[in-house]
Amino acid sequence: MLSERRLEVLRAIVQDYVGTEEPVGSKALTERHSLGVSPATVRNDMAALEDEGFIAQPHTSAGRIPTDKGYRLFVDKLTAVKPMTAPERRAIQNFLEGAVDLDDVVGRTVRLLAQLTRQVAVVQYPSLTRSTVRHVELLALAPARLMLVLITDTGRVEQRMIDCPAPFGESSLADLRARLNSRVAGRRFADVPQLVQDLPEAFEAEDRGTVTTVLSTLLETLVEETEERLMIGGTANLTRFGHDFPLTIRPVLEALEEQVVLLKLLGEVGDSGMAVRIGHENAHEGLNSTSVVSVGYGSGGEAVAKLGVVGPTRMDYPGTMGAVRAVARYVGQILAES
Amino acid sequence: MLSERRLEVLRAIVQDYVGTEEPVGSKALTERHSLGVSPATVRNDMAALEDEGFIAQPHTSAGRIPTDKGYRLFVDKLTAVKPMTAPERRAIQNFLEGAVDLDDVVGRTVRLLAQLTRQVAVVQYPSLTRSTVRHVELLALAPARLMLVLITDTGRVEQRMIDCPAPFGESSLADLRARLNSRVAGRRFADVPQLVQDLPEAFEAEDRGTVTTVLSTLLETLVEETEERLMIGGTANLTRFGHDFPLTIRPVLEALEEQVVLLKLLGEVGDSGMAVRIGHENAHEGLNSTSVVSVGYGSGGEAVAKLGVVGPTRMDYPGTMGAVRAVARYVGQILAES
DNA sequence: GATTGGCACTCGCGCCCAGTGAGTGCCAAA
DNA sequence: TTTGGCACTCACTGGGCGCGAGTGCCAATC
Repeated sequence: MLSERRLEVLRAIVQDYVGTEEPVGSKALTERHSLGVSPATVRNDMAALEDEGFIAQPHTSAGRIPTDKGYRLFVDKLTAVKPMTAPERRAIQNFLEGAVDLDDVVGRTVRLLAQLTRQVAVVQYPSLTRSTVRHVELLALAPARLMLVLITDTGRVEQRMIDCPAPFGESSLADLRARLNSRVAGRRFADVPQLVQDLPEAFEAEDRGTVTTVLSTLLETLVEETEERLMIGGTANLTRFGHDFPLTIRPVLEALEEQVVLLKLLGEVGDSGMAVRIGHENAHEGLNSTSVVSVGYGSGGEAVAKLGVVGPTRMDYPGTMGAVRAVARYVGQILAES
Repeated sequence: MLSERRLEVLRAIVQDYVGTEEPVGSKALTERHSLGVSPATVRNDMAALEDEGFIAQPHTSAGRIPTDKGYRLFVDKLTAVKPMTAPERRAIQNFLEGAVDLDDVVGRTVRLLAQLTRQVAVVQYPSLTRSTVRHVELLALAPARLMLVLITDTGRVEQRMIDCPAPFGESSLADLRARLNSRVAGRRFADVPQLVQDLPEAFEAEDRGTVTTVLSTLLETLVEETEERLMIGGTANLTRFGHDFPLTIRPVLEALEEQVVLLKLLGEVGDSGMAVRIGHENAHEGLNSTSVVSVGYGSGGEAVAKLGVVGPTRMDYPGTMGAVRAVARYVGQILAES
């Protein structure tokens, strides 16, 4: 097991490296941190830490830099989430409060997060799976053409065109609209299929085809749109990644363009609490030299979506985690209010 | 005035430089293009072209590269838009046809454009200013809380919450909904204000407050949402920009994050036809070493929005212009069909 | 007068090389 | 276990040098 002081040395290495972006040597360490021991001792400790795989040398006779494993230990054991200061919290709140609609909330969140962490921010739109239906609207655009509009409790709106197998009267439409809403309004998406199952039976034979079509479109929308939407921002911060970044930045940008990859990234967050994936812990290899800090947020007590940031493994973990957590909390509040 | 051959030399320089990304010298030019003259002659021509400001040397005793002015001449006089091949056109059509809704159309367009041009693609959502209203829907979420849903002919949907000054009965709501739609459905946004002006007068005094609120929210939505939305993609292509791009890529990424800048960029396109802005012709200085090729697209004969690509000034103009034009054409078709 | 071959010149680039210094590992002493 | 000492490693820097692509100019040619 590693002694107390060796952990302290690891912490110091991580902190220094994050600050300077340069490999840190034994002498510099003792000068910048009052460890109370000599460089030689630190050297011994470093050798031990290297044996255990927590730090590495880019080349012989250079300082040490933390490995993914080192960062992992740092995050798990050696540090705490750094809370935002009161002014920062107020600023977050003020910035988010001006939002006029869902797009705006998500947009502001992304910009805010990117700015606070100086990294790439990713925010998932509130997911439909966890949402409830607020209202279903049916509009006749033409005698045999309807538009279905689905409104969720998180303010999201989805619409679909429907071509009916037969003309559908205004009264039947009103009837269907009313029945549909009385059954599904306020219910969770997952419950909808059951609730509408027997609806066609309540209609005349001639309308039944249309009702069935409408229902299947509705169910389709619920499923299809579970495939979530995302917004990302702060990509310009990627240029702060490092000196060698032609090679680094490219795969990251590519990964960021693939929504699927990003969703999986955020998806791996546990339902509550924060997730930090460091370097190779990320499945996608374009992101092997980045870390992802993500957390769920929600309008009520429950998480309906995720948000997070993507940055270099060499990032300020406590600060980033603090910012991510704070933003998630306030977005949740805003959503609950609207 | 420049002789025929000198223009030919300029064209050859542009083509070679775009291909190789390296300054092109007189010898290489005569070898790769059959100009029928010796390197010495080409050197004279180059000197003349340089005097006129069409080409420049990065440093003495290096080859020449085109200046912005050189590219401008090339685009205006020395080349034609390169049409897509039949298979390419089919591919574009197939790719766009699978789209299920507006978001999907725009998303696919952006990906397609980025892939075809290997540059950054920007697509503006169909603008509301030019659109017509397809339907306005009002939903009662609570006795004194309404939701306004606006559906446009391009399939775009906007929603707004409305807190009413007084409870609003279901029958009044139906009445308002009907009157509103009979007046504005099918009309252009710009005409809406006039058309609804006298509507409150048709209602009982107690409802008039609510009607006025609804109307002003509607008008607000029309105006506010004229502030357009955009989707961008293909940012990973920025890494192909050049060798020195730490400096180049950063301001570009920053510019791309500012929707305002992008909108202005596309906005400068003439109503019809294609616009090419080269290097310093772009107002935003972050984009001084990039060129923007943009064009309007529309569901009918009329352009309702713009799309385009952002790439290095050293880009394949004929090919890029061909791709942009083709994509715009097919997106227009898709929108018209839906 | 335009075109061409010849020629001297420029200058960025890659390479080698030695000097420097931060950092290391090992060892013997405290 | 800690510490000071010491030899060693090796990335990095900057100067010097040769190479070669490319230029500009000039005199000869068509």
